[in-house]
Amino acid sequence: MSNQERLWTRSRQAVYAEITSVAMGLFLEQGFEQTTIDQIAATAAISRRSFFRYFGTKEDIVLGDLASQGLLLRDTLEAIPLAVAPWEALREAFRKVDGLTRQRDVMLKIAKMMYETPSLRARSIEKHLQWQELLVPNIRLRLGIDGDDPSDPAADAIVSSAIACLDVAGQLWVRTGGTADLADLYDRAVLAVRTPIEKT
Amino acid sequence: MSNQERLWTRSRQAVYAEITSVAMGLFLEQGFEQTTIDQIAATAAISRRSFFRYFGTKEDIVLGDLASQGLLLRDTLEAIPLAVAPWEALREAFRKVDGLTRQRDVMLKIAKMMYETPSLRARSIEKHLQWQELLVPNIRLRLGIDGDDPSDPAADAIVSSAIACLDVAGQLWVRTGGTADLADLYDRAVLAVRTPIEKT
DNA sequence: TGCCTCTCTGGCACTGAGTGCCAAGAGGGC
DNA sequence: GCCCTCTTGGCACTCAGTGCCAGAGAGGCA
Repeated sequence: MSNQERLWTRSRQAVYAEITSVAMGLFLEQGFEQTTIDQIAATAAISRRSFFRYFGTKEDIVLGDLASQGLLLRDTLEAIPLAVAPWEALREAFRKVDGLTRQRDVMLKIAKMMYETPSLRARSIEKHLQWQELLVPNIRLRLGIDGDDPSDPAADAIVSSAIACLDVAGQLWVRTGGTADLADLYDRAVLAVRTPIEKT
Repeated sequence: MSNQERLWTRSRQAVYAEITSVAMGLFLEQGFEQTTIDQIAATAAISRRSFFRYFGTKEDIVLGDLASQGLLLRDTLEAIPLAVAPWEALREAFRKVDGLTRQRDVMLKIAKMMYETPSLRARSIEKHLQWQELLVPNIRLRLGIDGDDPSDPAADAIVSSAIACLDVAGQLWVRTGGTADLADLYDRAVLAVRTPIEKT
């Protein structure tokens, strides 16, 4: 049974990869909104109906990585000793996951597309909210908050702000055409948020 | 001409209000996604086509306020002396705008719907991003950042984090069934984000 | 080899959102 | 009365997304 399953998932993943590859090509070539699902299906040589068996939405093609990145982020964060303070731990986790990214020029194009396409932007933020749910439990531990007190905003606030900083950094990174360093932008964003002295 | 315009806009605003009222009733009664535009149009006694002349999207009915609230927020913020530090100024602006809200029980239902409906959630975050654009210039002034240096993430980071805190507070406010105090939740969220001592 | 079953696939038809186009109507100015 | 303008409704269309069903292919079993 496990052997079968491996075969199934393997071919299934192959189709995933094929669709993603084909669709990304079309997106970068002619724009996200200008590309229809029929077009993707035709180019990938599958039926329109089958497309929807692999991706629920056109946006999911672009943002599929974000979901898995979230899981990776959580695992990375949970591997960091609890003695490390929340912001430090988050910073470290972000850096490690970001370090895995290859081909920054392609990434830049995709990021640019994401920031410029409203529906993609919205969905990407939704994914970031899912990150929040994944990361909050660990931050609660670091803060020493008792299990299920839902009225304490601390952990949510920290994670949410950290992701907001990441988003701001990403935005600026795109705006500068990939010139600036993403990690550096993130650090400066966090610094600005957390510095007590605000005005001379 | 100005008299005409007033009449036009007045009747136009009347239709806006009518559609909004009717639609909100349907949303709260049978759910957002379960309500179709045809239904809204029929109930409001206008044609489907005319509906789209007033609202670009079904979501815009619910989130129409957020756009105007953003403008109000900007004006409120700009009325606060520049000597006031960013976080303090934002806090004050949020409180003033929030104070105008009537009927917290209705607000709670709407907020609940917004957090539970994915498409609404996504759009509401988009609106919050627009707030960001509105508020950042003023925060830049408070930080003393020179006009058009786009590579400084400070102002964006602060505004983005503040809105994130507001969002977290709102989320918890809904989760507690409106029991907790929104302003208090916000303060605690900001405190958690900005406190240097993170772990005992 | 033939049969059974399970899954993947494609095709069809449908709903619902959103848009472009055009003709008809309401209201004000002359 | 007529003209101009803005609004309205209706029609037809594209595109996203879903439900349903029939057929193809692969593996298990006698």
